[in-house]
Amino acid sequence: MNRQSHTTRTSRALPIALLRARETVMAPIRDMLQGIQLTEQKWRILRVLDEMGEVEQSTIANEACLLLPSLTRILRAMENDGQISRRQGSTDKRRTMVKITDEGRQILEENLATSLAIHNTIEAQMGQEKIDNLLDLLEELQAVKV
Amino acid sequence: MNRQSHTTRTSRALPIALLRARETVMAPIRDMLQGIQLTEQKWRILRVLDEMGEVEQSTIANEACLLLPSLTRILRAMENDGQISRRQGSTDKRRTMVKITDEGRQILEENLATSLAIHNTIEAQMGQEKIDNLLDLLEELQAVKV
DNA sequence: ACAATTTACTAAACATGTTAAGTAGTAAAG
DNA sequence: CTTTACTACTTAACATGTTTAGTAAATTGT
Repeated sequence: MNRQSHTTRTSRALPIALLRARETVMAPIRDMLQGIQLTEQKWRILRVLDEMGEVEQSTIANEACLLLPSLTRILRAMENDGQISRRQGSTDKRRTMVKITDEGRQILEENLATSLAIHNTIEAQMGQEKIDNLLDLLEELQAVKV
Repeated sequence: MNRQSHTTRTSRALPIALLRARETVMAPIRDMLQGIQLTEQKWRILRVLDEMGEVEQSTIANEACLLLPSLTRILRAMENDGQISRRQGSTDKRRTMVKITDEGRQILEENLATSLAIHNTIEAQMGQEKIDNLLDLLEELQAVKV
């Protein structure tokens, strides 16, 4: 009987397995981002805004997996840097509506090639079928109610 | 043509998909940890130490996906709390060898049931086959060279 | 209409993440 | 043997993560 008889191997524990896999994928992306003075979080926010158009902050928080207090600070910085714009909601004045600016969109476009190249490197090693399969399973896991 | 013509949908982008899936799994685990005054990081460290025995800090950093500066601080706190013990390496004095204490192991044992229950809830909804398949794919992705 | 509750966000405090720089011990090269 | 490089970690500074508390606007209950 080995020493970890009472727990699952960490490589078969979902939280750690997801984290390790993500670190592998993020390593080269972090390299890319460092070159353009953008954090991982800001990159996610730009991606979400580009995809969803003008949305309220809570939506960004949900989609980009950030808590509102973090988002408050990060969006303040991004607004100062001209990557996003904010305005008060018209019908509901509690809401802050956020959208990506042309400058923000340009950052995405300028780094699309690098981003794709990283994805292709991974796909070349694992195969497109497995990647698709993995993404399907991840979407399904995300929808589980806990 | 929709507005995100130049990027992949975020739900099909590996980094965000991995993050969202992880948030789903972690939510109930964070609830559990809050009840026992343990952070997600400390829990990972205990799991890794329980699995690997006495190891140097760099190994913990790799396995638990933490950077060394974070680990330095966290292990200092965990040593104060009696959950781990540290000693200088005998042959190589640069190394710090770390192992879990009985107190640390007890924390794992006391929360094993909750941890298993969470896993079972997820398994009940997705099915064991899919979970196994997902874990296989995650291990494979983690091994990709980028 | 009014009080109570809820929602969307902000503020503050402390832990952790992240990068750069520093220290001490070890290994490699000449 | 000595200089040089490298390795394992620590420290410091600042960004972000996380929790708790607070504010203002909207909603609900009566």
